[in-house]
Amino acid sequence: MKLKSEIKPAEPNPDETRQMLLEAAGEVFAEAGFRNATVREICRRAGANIAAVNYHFGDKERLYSEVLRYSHGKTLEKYPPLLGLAENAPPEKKLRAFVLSLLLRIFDTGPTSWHGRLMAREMIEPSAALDSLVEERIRPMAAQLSKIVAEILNRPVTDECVRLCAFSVVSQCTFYKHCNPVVMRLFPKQSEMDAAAIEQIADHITKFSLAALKSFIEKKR
Amino acid sequence: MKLKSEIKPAEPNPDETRQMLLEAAGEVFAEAGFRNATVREICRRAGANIAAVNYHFGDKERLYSEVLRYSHGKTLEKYPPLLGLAENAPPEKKLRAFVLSLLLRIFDTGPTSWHGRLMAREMIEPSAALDSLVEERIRPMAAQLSKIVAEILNRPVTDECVRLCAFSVVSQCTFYKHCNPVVMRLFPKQSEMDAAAIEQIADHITKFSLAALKSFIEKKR
DNA sequence: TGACGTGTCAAACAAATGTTTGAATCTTGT
DNA sequence: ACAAGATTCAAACATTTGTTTGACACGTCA
Repeated sequence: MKLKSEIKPAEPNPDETRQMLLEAAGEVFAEAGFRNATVREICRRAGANIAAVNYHFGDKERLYSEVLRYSHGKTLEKYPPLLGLAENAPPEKKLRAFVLSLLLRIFDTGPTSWHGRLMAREMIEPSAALDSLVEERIRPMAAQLSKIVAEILNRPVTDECVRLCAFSVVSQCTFYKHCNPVVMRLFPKQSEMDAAAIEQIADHITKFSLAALKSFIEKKR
Repeated sequence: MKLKSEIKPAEPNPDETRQMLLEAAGEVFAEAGFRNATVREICRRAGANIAAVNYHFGDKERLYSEVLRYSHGKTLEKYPPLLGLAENAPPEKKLRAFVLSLLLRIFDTGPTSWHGRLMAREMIEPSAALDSLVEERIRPMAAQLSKIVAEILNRPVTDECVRLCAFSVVSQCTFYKHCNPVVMRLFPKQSEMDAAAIEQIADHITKFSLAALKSFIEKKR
C-alpha cells in the first residue's frame, strides 16, 4: 500500500483516525445494529476519542451512511458479480458465477465480513442510505441477472416470468444468511460456512435453478 | 382536592390491560425492534400507564418473550402448515399447500401482521426466546416439509439432497419478506402483497420447485 | 363497614448515550 | 521558530428511557 511521501507511523495521521473509525464502525454496526451500537464503543475500538465521530463525520447517522457505502464498495471490488467471467460465456456458466459471487460476498469471512450482516440489517430496517445503494449498485446487478435468466429462458427481459425466476435464484442465496439463526439451530453440524460448504451450496443452487428454468423455456414460435 | 373521585375512566378489568399490552407491544416491537421500541410508546398505544409493563410482565424483555410466543401461536392457529389438506394427498399438492400457508403466514395483513416482521427481526438478532420457538414450532414444520420433499424425490428424509431442496423451497418464500426493502425499491409497482399477488407467487414457487425437484428424483434401482 | 389485595397513575430516579465545549497538542506553511 | 489551522482530549451537557415509588381508586370478603 502506498501512502504519502512522508511516513509517520506513530504520529496521529489525519486520515488514519477516519479510516479506523470506518472499520470499527462497520464492525460495531454489524454486530449491534445502528441504534444499539454506541459511539463510545466505536471510538474505543478505533482507539480514538469520543468526540472523533462528531468531528470527522458530523454525527452518528452520517457515519453509518459512509460505512454502508464504503463496505459495499469494498466487497464488490473483492467479488465482482461475474468473477471475471467473459461476457460471451454461456449463460449457464454466467449463472453459476453470479450465484457463487453473491454467496462469497454474503459470507465473506475476511476483515470485511461485516458487510453481509450490515446489508441483512438494512433489509429489515432500511436506512436513508439504502435508496442510493439500490439505485447505484443493486439495480445494475439485478439487470445483469435478469439478462442472464432471459437468455436462458429465451424470453424478453421484461417478461414477468423472468423477474420471478431471478428472484427464485437470488432468494436461495440470501436464505442462508437471513435465516442463519434457524438453520444453525436446526442443523448445528452442517452450518459451518467454509469455502467448501459455499461451493457445495453454489452447486446445488445452480443445479436446482437450471433444472427449474428449463421448464420455463419459451419455445420459439 | 381529589380529581379522580368523580370520574372512573377505566374499569379495572384484570386481563384487559395485559392483553392490550401484548397486542400493542407486538406492533411496536415489529415496527422498531426490541431495543428501539420504547415502553412508553407501547403503553401509550395500549392506553395504559407507563408502569403497566413492569407490573404485568416484570420487565421489557419478558414482555418481548411473551409477545413472540403469543404471536407465533396465533398465526399458526390461523394458517396451519397444510391448510387442512388430507395427509394422504399427493405430495405435489401438499407442497403447494405448504408454500401457500408459509406465504400467508409471512404476509398476513390481519391484526397479527406484526408476527412476520417479528420473526424477520429474530433472524438477524436472535433473542433467547428463539431457541424454544425453533424446537417446539419450527423443527416439526421442517420435518413435515422434508417428508414431502423426500416423497417427491424418492429418497430417504436424511438424504443431504432433501435438506438442500427443502431449503430451496423455503428460501423462495421468505425472500419476499426478508428482502422486501430492495424488492420494493426495484419494482415499486409489483410489490403490493395482496391475496392475488400471494397466490401468484405461490404458484410460481411451486412450479419452479417441482420442475427442479423432478431433476433430482432418485430412480429406483 | 373496614381492612386487604389488585390495578392504575403521575412523578421521580438512575443509567446510558449522542453531542458539545474549550483547552491542549500536533502539523504545516512561511 | 512562530503563528494559524487541524486534530485530539477529558469533561460536561442534554436527552432519552427502563424502572421504581408511593399515593389513590376499586372490588372482595370477614
